Amino acid sequence: ILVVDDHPVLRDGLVAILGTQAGFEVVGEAETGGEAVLLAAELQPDIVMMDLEMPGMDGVEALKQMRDRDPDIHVIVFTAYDTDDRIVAALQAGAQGYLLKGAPRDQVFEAIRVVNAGDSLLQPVVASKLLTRMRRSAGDPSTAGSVTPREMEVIRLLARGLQNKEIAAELGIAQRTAKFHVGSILAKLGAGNRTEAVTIAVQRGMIAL
Amino acid sequence: ILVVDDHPVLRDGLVAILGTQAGFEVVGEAETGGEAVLLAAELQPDIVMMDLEMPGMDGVEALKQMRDRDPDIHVIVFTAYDTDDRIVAALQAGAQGYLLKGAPRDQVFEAIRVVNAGDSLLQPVVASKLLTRMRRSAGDPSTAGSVTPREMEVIRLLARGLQNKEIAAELGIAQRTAKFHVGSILAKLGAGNRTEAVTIAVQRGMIAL
DNA sequence: GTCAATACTGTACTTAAGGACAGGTTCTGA
DNA sequence: TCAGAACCTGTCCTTAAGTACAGTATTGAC
Repeated sequence: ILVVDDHPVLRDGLVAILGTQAGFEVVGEAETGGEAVLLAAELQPDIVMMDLEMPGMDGVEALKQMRDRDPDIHVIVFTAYDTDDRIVAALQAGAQGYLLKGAPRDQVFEAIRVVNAGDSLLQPVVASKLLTRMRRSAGDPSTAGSVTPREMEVIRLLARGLQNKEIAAELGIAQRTAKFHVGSILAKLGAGNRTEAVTIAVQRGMIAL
Repeated sequence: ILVVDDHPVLRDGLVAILGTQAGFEVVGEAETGGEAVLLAAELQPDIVMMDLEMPGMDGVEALKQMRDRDPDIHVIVFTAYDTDDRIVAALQAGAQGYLLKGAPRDQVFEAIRVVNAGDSLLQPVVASKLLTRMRRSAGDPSTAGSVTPREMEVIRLLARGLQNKEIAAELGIAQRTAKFHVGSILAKLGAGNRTEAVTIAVQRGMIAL
């Protein structure tokens, strides 16, 4: 097992509880996504337990790179956040398990055994969130979330409270164009106004505050 | 030492690393604020290591109650978040230490020793945030952040993207009054518009999304 | 009992926001 | 090469937002 988390204490916690279980062995620890990718290639662990929030390379990105090199690697995401979009992103990137940090020890052990056997395990909370999400996106295609890079830039400026004129100045475009981008964002996110758009973007993990 | 955190794995991590140090002994663990208050009264620990984010009673509230019963208790906040307002709230409630979960083991040990000796220890990152905050609030009194209960309600509605008319309907007041509250909020938070106000409120930990 | 803070309401005005309608370019993948 | 996507721009219009000025009611602290 390879343990990846930027919190030393949490890494110790995992190492400590995993050590108590027969058949489990922690072969390495990493505290950034980049380090995790390198160590995974080097150590060839059966299981990677990884946080999503890390400085430097994002957990999802690290996950993708690991699976590019070794499509058979088993990764369990172990994070504090349970927003729909993080879950979807992690699972699409190829995670076999998704555990919240509040999970009791037994669920952690169980997840590792299940995933090692080639199956997937999601915590009940996570699974239900996922279902809700799927139902929602099935009914409403606009929830797809395919915002363009330019729109992402605008969303960030929106979050800073800039008005169209200021956004235009910031991006070097006409005020009308800024307005156009904002309009597209509102439509794609299903928001009624810019304030709601920012709220939704944050909830979906598109931007951080 | 009493360890308080709603994440079992993190508790194990703390217990594991604290056990390696001579002179440290974990006498109890709690996973909610309420439990922590009871255990603190019962066990009379020298040090309480506590997370702020917990289901049920909030960490800051638990901290206050502990110090109401025993003003000499030493509490170190051990959390993942480092927003200015959380730090200020925790320290005002009487925390002697503020560590981020990303802190290396040695800093954890150091913090416990320092706090047990009656001094205070803030991580450098935390200390600098605090100074920034103090400088800012010294220069600009409007940054005080004393929003009234009614204003908090309005902020929450603002975050949901409601417009003044809708806020008025929701609260059963005139549209003009809703507008008035929004104006007060903008002034107090130093925001230029409602969108920025929501961003600031989230950053200061006043509301969660 | 007075003062201060909170909450509420109104009129009036200026500017921003958002939608409707109509069009342009540039680049990439089929 | 052609279609589609992303990006850009314009005019016109309606409604919302934000600000200024002005005032009332209620409550709790001193």
